[in-house]
Amino acid sequence: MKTHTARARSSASTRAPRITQRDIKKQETRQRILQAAATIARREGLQAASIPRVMEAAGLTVGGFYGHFASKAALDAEVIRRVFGAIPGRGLSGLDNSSGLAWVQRAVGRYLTAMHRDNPEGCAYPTILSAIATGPAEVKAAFADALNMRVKAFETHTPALPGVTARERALAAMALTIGGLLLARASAGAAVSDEVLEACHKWAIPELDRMVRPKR
Amino acid sequence: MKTHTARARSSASTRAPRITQRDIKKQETRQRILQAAATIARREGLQAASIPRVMEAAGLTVGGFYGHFASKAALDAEVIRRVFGAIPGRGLSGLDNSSGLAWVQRAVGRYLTAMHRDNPEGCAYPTILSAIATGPAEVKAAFADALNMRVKAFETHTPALPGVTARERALAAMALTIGGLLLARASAGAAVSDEVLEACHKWAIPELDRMVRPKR
DNA sequence: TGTACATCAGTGAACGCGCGTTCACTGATGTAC
DNA sequence: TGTACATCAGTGAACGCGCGTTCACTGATGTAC
Repeated sequence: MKTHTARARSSASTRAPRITQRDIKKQETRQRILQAAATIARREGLQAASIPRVMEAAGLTVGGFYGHFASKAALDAEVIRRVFGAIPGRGLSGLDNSSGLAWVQRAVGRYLTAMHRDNPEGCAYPTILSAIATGPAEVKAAFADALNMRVKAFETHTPALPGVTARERALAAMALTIGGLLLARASAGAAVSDEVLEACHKWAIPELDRMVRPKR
Repeated sequence: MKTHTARARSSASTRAPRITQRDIKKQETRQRILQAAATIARREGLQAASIPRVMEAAGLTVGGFYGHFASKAALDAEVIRRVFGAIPGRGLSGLDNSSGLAWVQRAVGRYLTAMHRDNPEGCAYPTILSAIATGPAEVKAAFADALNMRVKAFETHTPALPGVTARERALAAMALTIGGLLLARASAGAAVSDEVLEACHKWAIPELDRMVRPKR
């Protein structure tokens, strides 16, 4: 798939096509486009990452886009894999040494803050999710893959509870934090916005009968 | 505000302007436009409710729009008030006679189903929330009002738990169900999609150590 | 009640804009001898 | 190594489309006498 542009030139017999300097440069350009698209999508949503804007941000002109991607939907699917997939994002990094409960507390605590609410670059889930949900199957499948990987990473740190497996808890915690942040962002400026963050934080950690959190 | 189009014509002294047959008809038309916009927004999102599409759905032509609304943003704000505000939606209706825990079980159970996931007309929160979160302050304020009313309605039916008030639980339950449905919709078609619904259902109701739900 | 004029809700064409996509091109890189 | 031709990554203008918004208009409704 990756090398289908460099067809069999067969200089000697039927060997694999050589990887040329041009191929390397093209891959780099492709990565630059993807990076630009991911940055814009993370900040402003998938549909804000239009082809003209993305190509300009990557230092290129529009026409070159279709040398790298078959369509806008193909770019979207790749962006989702890049934004949500692979290694857990900064929200989960640096927490890996904690034990179960403390890990969940820190992950949720970092996520559900007013600062995080007011800084859309923090986490892309709330921003992009609706676009995925109403998008084509190609994009949904890419998201399901990425979600699975993310849940597995979350799951290994999450303690189970009576009648609830670690995986179930991880899934619920993701839904709770994403839904909470989304509600808080959509109602930003009103008192209820802060209330949502606080309530979700509590509900995510039933092990604590009463929360004691630093203000702000 | 509502009558500023019918200016002081002062037929006799300085009495309030008469309400004419035209005024009534205009209000009806305005409601028709709002209704059409709400229906499209609920199904496909706020930005799918474009002025040409809305006006056509209302049986009118584009030009007439600005006789009723100052701008697209003004329409959006009103649509949000209509969709989210006022009386609790069908998701909460018909459940009012239940006692606390049973009510939550039924509300959550109805919400987090595969059928609901696959039918976007059911609840507009997941579809529209991102657009609100990235939209102008006018729209966010309208949403905060509507959210407050919805939470208050939810709250009166929701039982508290040790260390968690009914209001906190209501807020968390909304975040959990909305986030869960959104994740499920975005990953529809994959196994993880059904898992999310199941896990959120469990997590919303900690009173039950083990869930017993009918399949499908 | 009947007529003459004023209002204004809704029409329909037009605007400038950004979108996704196409395409003839150019010039640096790669290949053959 | 040096020259002549082939490839193809990226350019830049153009397309058709739907968007939000504007505006001159028309004809039914409302007002004045």
